[in-house]
Amino acid sequence: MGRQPCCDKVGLKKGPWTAEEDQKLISFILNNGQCCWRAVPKLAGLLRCGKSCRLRWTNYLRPDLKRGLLSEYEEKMVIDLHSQLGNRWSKIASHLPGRTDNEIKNHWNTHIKKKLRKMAIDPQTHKPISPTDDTHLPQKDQNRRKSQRKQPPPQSSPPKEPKFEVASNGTNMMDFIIDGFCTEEVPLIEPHEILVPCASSSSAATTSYSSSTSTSTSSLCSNSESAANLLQDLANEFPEFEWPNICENGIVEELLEDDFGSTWDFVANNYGFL
DNA sequence: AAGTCTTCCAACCGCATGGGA
DNA sequence: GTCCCATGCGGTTGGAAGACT
Repeated sequence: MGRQPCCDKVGLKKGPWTAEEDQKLISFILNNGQCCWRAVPKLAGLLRCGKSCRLRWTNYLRPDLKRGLLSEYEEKMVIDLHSQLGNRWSKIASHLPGRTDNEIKNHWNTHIKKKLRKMAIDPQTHKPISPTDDTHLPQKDQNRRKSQRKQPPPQSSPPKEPKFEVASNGTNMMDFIIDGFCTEEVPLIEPHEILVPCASSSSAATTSYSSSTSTSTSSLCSNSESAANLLQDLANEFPEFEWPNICENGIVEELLEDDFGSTWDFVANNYGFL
């Protein structure tokens, strides 16, 4: 007797969420709180499985999420925590408020791994890679099946020189990593630079506003003051919801200096709440 | 300009875990 | 102790978008 599927998949929608679906989910959770994910899609009028709803909420819609690339400090934290915890992304994420395990995992796989390899550090062991070992070479998405690879990568590509001298005494590599950490490849953004798309500039069809942080700023807008007002209104409207930081002490001004402002801009602009 | 390749990340899948019956 | 269910977690994939030829 096999395990039952988490939900009846017949007739359920998959793939990217639309703005309309997001709005339904947000409205439902703000009104009812998070409980019994299996029941959420039915009650919220969504043709999704509960798991998908939970993921969408925790990874993207949650109001306390930060947006934008990880800061230099956050990257260092991730590396440090990874050296202690390994691929336990949720544990790592729990040390970085506003970041999700999925986000950290993706960032690790796409950015940090590459940086460490470039520095001749094994991303799994956090130890220096032997000069004869070429597994640290940049691998063009080696795990991808994407097929279109018409030719296999050349076997004899010359090994790249390590960017830094690597200590071989086996002592704590974190000092080295942090000291020699290269950040020039990934533009870092300050909290005040984290912006969200205007409703007018985001496609209403299928949501790709998630990629806003990597797009040109000309299509973005920032309106922290309205976000603060919105947050206050939302807190008044939905007092039963656990609002992050701000509303508990009533210091709305903090929001203006805070990354949450962008989240509320996003909610306000895309969903037209209130 | 068009086709191909590469990168990135949201979302999915399946197993693990925990709690209640 | 066992089974079932809901949720959590980590690995993998699809496909859009940008880079390259």
